[in-house]
Amino acid sequence: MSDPADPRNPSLPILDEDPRGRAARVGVAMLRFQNRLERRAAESLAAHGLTLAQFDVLANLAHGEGITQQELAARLLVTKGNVVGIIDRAEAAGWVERRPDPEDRRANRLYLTDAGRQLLARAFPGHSAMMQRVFGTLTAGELALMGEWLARLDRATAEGR
Amino acid sequence: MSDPADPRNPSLPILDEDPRGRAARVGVAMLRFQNRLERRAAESLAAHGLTLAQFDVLANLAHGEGITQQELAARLLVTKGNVVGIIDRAEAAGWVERRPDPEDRRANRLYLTDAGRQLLARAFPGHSAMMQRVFGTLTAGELALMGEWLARLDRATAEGR
DNA sequence: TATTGTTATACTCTATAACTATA
DNA sequence: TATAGTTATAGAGTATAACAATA
Repeated sequence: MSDPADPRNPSLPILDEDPRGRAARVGVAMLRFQNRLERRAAESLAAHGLTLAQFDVLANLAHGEGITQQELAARLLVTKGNVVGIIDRAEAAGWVERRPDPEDRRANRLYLTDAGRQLLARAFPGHSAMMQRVFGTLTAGELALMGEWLARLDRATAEGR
Repeated sequence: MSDPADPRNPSLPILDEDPRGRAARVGVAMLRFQNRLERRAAESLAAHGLTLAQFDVLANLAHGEGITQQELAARLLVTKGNVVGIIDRAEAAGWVERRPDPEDRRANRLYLTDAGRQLLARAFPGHSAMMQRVFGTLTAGELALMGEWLARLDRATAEGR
């Protein structure tokens, strides 16, 4: 498929086996896997009318109800402007509630509704089962190491911003 | 932040420490990291006017010029309908060319233009450097293992479709 | 009949920047 | 002055389904 003798396919060595590019190549594999994993997750959540972003909102609120929109923005890695739309949709669906902060009248505090909590409880098992099917292909020891490395990689992406 | 005694935060044990949920928890960490990585990659590519999807098109064509839109759809994991829009934009930008397949007049064969090849060559180093900053936090041995595991995980997401 | 690509439609998410009301 | 949230705008990507041309 990528015949180096093919004149239509001039050498792009940067994309091929570069001894210094080990790290980059694992990165490419990571992005490819992400694509698949994300689609699998989206599929499992769509059965409950949830997008991955909306699921993230519910999961974040389940762990820390009463956060502000800015705090949520920081967790979701999006701008405060984007959070308005995301919460607008979640609120319209009846999963989330904005409550004015009595101590700071600029701020909203975000809470799950009962419906939101119930939806999360319904959607989570399928999501978790899919994750277990995929990550269950790693042994317990491998999972432990993977967890450590992900924490390290996560720090590396957060740094130097 | 998530005080179990807080009545606003009724127990959602499915989201907490579940001894059987190791795999799922690593999966969640994976999605979080991938989210960050994707944003980092998008940032580095945006400096060249590229989205991650467009970069993916260029990289895929660099490895296999002359593929059809359906073949590209399969690689990008999107529908053929989506590929039309993606290639429309890439073609409008002058990076990619549709050439009718002389042997099957239904099909288009996709090729990089010189501009597309040059853009890829300009954008790749920054992308690769970012990847190396992030994945360089893993040792050579860890990278090798990570590569193996990602291949295994990738297969697990592709299976059972 | 099946396949390749296109069109049409609608929705979610994202980025940017100006705006308001409070602090 | 700075901060929390909103609004406005624009664009990319995605999903779905019906359609034309060709095989």
